[in-house]
Amino acid sequence: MVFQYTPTEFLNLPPFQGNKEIVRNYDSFERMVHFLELSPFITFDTETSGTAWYRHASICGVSFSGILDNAFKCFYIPFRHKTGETQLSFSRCASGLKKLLENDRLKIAHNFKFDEHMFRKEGISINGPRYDTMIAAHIYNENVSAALKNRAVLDLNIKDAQLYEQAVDIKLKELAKLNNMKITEYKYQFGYSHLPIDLCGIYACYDVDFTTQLYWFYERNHISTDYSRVFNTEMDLLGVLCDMEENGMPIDTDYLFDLKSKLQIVKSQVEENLFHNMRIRNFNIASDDELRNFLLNDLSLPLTKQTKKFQLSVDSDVLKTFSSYHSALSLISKWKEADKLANTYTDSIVRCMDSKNLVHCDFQQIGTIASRLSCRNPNLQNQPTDDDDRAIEYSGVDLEHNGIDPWSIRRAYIVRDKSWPRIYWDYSQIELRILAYYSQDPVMVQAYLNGEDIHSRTSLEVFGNKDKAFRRLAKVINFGLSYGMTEYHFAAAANITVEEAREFLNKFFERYHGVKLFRENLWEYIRNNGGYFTNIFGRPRRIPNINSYNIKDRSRAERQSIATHIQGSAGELTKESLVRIHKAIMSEGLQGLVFPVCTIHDEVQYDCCVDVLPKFCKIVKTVMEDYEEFKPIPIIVDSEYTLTNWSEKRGLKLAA
DNA sequence: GCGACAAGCTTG
DNA sequence: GTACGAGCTTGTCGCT
Repeated sequence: MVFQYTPTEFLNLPPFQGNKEIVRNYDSFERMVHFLELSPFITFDTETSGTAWYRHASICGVSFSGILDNAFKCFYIPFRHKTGETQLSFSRCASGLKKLLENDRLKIAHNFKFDEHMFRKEGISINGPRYDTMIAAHIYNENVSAALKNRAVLDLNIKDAQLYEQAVDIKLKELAKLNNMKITEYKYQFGYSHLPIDLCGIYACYDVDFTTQLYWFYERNHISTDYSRVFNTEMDLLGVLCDMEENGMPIDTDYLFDLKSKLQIVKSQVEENLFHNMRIRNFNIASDDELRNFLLNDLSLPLTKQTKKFQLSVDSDVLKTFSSYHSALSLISKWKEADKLANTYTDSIVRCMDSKNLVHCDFQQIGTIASRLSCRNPNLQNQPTDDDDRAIEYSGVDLEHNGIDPWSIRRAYIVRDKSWPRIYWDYSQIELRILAYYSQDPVMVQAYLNGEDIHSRTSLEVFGNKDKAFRRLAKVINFGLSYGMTEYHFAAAANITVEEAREFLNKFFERYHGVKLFRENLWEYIRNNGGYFTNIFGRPRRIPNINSYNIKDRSRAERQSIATHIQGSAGELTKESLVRIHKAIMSEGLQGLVFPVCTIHDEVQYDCCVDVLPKFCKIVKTVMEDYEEFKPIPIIVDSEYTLTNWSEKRGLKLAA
């Protein structure tokens, strides 16, 4: 490894203020511990050798800040910089670090969950109330990035807050180049561990400085009190997600590798068919440019659908539309389907694993503007569902009758142990129930009180008929309600004219007048309230475009407000339930017998020791359904389980 | 060779 | 004028 470091790099940066110190020996470390021990809060940040805490990445240094006698100080302790510089031993400092982090005082961090993972890896737990300034930033304004330096500029008005980060970035690019690595690869492998201590130390000190100042700023703006319900849920959820990510999801790697080669063979066969048997000119099917060229020039298809940038679209919808024109089109569809699965859902999942075949996703509490969770590395929230048509073609029966999808991805998501079933609880039609609550529409409320099939009821109300075809249309409308549906989309989805669509929707809003009023009243309220509103949990959302003079922008803002209100409430419900379940696990003594493993918007997944299964199931169902605030609408969860894998989950019935 | 963007696909 | 919210992948294009 090659290193280069010239102190002159700092010449153009702001001076290293007197309240910041790089801790270079054990005496200084003890003085720091003594100072921070008496601070009413402790702000911390870890610098690491990468972000993959579940693999090689570990702490190379820690920064702290706190106050004593009105003095605000920041410290950086270097432990494992691979620069040859003298530094402190982590194990020798561990008891001092524990003294600071395991006490009951307030802990503050920006992106708390990451640092908590890093400390847990070192055997240090973090106690006391948590305050994550990144989450507070998102509550303060969900429409701009919550990155630390970005908020130091925007919210604290520190104009040069980005300078040290820029200096670090320049250094990292230099180091990557010296080591002949791409910057992304370098950052993954080494993180900040090769940064000279002076540079990393001043950078890290400013990070805890900004973080503490953001804490003061958001508290001056009453974030944790004005939004106490969502704020407290988020702070509790942070620890639950930490557990969930640490537990990880076991993967059947052999299955995925087999599936990948099976899909590659299918792709080769399709290519052979197209370019050899059918004598079609060879082209790259994955290139939309080349595919468009083929459809237009070789097959002379009259393409009309356009992309956002006014190109002719060649998506799966177009291929399906023209499939009767030429037999090549269905083959191309099949190739694209196999290609998608092979590239996105087989070995790319395996690449995210640790040494024990577990994937540890990153659940993002600030990943969405509507306050749902997002998930990445890998994203477990968009794993393909098994396909009925493929199941019938392969096994002769559909999925409901235990047919098998030969290209199933979910089959790879296996249980941890045969005596530890995985349980899935999902809220039944939660968004429509929430709409029924907000609108108090009498027809909808009554349908839920009666336990009716809501799509059939809509079908009957709008079309005067609840046969299969009409129920399907009703379902399109019902789902569309959560998105602020347009008549154009309904027309396209139902394959009817825009006039017919408008007529049906008018009929719908006539029958469900409460829903119509709810939408209009919500828009009017937001308009008169400067684009700001909150949902039943007190979650804020700002949509300034609701007052735009541009009809397109305003209509979009109206759709967004409906969607945020409904989806956001459902998301909040699931998050609050995750916290409630965690608290119940603690109070019922189920620690170690139950593990959270995943959550997908309106669903939670736990691994549960079979011995405590009935008890745990009863607890979960009770706490998930116990939301009095939605009265009279009943909140219902469905339970499923598997003893093998995700693909084979089945309805769960327990004796009363 | 890299970053940014567009398109397309997968979920709830 | 063909919905709401996400994440991931490939191809393309312009820049260094």
